[in-house]
Amino acid sequence: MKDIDMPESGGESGEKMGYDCFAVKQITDFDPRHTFECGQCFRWYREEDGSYTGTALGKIANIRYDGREKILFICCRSREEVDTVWKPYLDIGRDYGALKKQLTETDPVMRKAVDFGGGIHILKQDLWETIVSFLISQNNHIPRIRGCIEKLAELYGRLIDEYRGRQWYALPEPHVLAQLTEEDLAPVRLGYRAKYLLASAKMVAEQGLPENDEQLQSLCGIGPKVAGCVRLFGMGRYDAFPVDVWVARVMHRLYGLEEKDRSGIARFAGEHFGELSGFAQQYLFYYARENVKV
DNA sequence: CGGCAGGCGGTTA
DNA sequence: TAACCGCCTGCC
Repeated sequence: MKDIDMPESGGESGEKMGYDCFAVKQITDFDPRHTFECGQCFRWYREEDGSYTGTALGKIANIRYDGREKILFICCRSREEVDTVWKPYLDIGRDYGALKKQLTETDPVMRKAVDFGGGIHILKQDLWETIVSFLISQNNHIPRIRGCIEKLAELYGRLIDEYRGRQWYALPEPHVLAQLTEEDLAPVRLGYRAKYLLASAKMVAEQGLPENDEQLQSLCGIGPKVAGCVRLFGMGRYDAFPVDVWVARVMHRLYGLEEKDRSGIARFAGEHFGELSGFAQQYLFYYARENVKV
């Protein structure tokens, strides 16, 4: 039985299942804004009511959180989809309160970062989607990354469904991309990344998905930073600490580390944050991004 | 116009 | 292995 029942308007003929909103109760330490805008994903869009609509894992949802009532509202196909897709994707099962306590107890810098972005959850994303997304993200701006990903999905991805007046497409599978040419990708405006994407898609189509850092970095266009993001967001490797310009900047300003020495920063993180490095990275990144003058 | 952005690959020493 | 440089593109 649904806790909340809000059938979408325009219920069609009834041959297809509609979208309903489902309540997930007793949720704390979560904020969709923090989670969807901390830089880990590119396909979620803020609505006027503060909810987020987006797609992942071949599904579509609208997600809203009522902090006063501690209720998470997920609009999607079914209650089963909430349980099997969205709760795992949103990492609902993890005790973020305990994790934040551990990170902040003896670290005033983390205290400030967590006070700012304490509603971040690290999404359990699809491995191939994270590879494509972060390969495209290199040396690029967020709005353009989002545009490239949407265009790529729209042109070569499978139509998932129509939801709230919009057609949503999945990112193309490796074997689909592997058959394309740079010319095919020209409308996506990937620039020099198109070559990287095609080469990596071919490699994955032939050899299967990478399973560790070495295999990741053997793909064309994937170096230490992108591999770190893929391990963290797509492989559940929470000890990863990808160092980009923002993280390097904040680690310099707040921990006094040498900004140019990215491997040194990563090493410090491993010693300082240990198995929680990935969570620390997200709190710090979001804090740095949203407070440019930290 | 040059500078630059959520890096990487390739070339040098 | 560290230091450079060029790179598509779009925005400032």
